[in-house]
Amino acid sequence: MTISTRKERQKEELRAKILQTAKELFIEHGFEQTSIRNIAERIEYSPTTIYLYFKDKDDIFHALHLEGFILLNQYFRALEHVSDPFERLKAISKSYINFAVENGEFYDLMFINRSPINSINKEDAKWEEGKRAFGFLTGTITECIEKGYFKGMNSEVLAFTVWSMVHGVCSLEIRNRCDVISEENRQDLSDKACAMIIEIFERMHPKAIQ
Amino acid sequence: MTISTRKERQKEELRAKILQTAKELFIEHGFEQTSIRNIAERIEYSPTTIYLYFKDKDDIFHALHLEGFILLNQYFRALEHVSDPFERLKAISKSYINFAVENGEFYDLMFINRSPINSINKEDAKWEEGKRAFGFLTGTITECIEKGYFKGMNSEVLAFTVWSMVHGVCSLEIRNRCDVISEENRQDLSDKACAMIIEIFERMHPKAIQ
DNA sequence: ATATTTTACTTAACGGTGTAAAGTTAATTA
DNA sequence: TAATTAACTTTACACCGTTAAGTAAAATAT
Repeated sequence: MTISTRKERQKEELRAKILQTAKELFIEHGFEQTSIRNIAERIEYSPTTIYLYFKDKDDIFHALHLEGFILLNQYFRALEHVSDPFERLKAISKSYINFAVENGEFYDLMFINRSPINSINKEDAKWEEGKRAFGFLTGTITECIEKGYFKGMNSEVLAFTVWSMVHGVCSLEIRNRCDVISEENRQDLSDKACAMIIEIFERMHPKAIQ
Repeated sequence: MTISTRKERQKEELRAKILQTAKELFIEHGFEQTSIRNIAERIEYSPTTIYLYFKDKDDIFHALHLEGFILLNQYFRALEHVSDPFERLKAISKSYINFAVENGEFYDLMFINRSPINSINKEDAKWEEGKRAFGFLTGTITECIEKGYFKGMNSEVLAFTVWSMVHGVCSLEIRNRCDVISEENRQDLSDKACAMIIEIFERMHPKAIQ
């Protein structure tokens, strides 16, 4: 019994080590430079050993993808105590962009890169953490609507649109499409866009304008 | 004279053929499946011949990237006659999303894929068409502000934010991140989000609300 | 008219990728 | 003690982008 549990533990440890190494390479050098062979070399196993622990490369990045969503939900959990839904909505927007700025490679993997999505379609993988994050936004917007904000709007479509707004900012930054912006505004562009998005929220309910 | 001009013409023709073939493969099978070797096979030349016409793979996709921007500007040119800037802004948003839906692979190349950007940084390539497209948006927003819309906002930052909004919608769709949305709303999600964005514009200036 | 150079292209090769099949060695079970 | 299983490696396949060296024909120079 103790031997077989030790073996199981060791298997689990190697799996974790592969994932940890993939994560390191990935954060240091990005997705493209993280190859099965690179990972294998760093953990001092042959490349094919990795296939005993993960179905394929997409499977590895799907696991990291999940880690990313768990991390994002940690960012969000800190906002659960914000009782006013409109304030929470603004806080979510800021926090989302912060997450992207602070975890660029993760963000790319979660919302831009195609690799982890291949894996989801393959093996109907649990997408729970992703739904939780989006649910937090949708729920907040539903509460906003109940309080009289965004009158008559569909909460899910609005949630998607709000997500699109912040995702747009993050992905244009991460994928380097901001060269058209003047040098002056390119400095801290994400922050400026974030402030602009919040300003848009505020202007949408007329009574809030002083 | 006639011989050398013919030769020049033939060189130009082969360059165009490479580009045309790359475009076909790229639209049919996407970026990943479009390799130098695939292109070469289809035009019945050796792979290395392509390097006599293009610096590298990024260079080919940078050329297609430019084609994409020319096409986008054609979409936009049709809106130049819309005299009211606020109407034009709404039309630009619709048109931008239409462009993305109708030219998915091009859109991906222009605003998501990293390949063409590598090439821009390498050889400070002319980015004129990209600037023209963004300039059209910025100009329209500047006119809006002059007419009393979006009072007190910075036109360039607002232009970037509007771009982020529509880009967010398009890129989440193209990169398949919309599974979290309920089946009901996932149908024509881009259209719904586009309508929502326009609704947001309208709610931003209080007097327009009936 | 012959020799040289240039042009346009190809062959071969390097170093990299993901991944599958077959082989090996040691531990476990029969 | 023999058969089986587990864990891992070696080898190999089919790709990829790209470079260096080679070739044959055309253009130019002598």
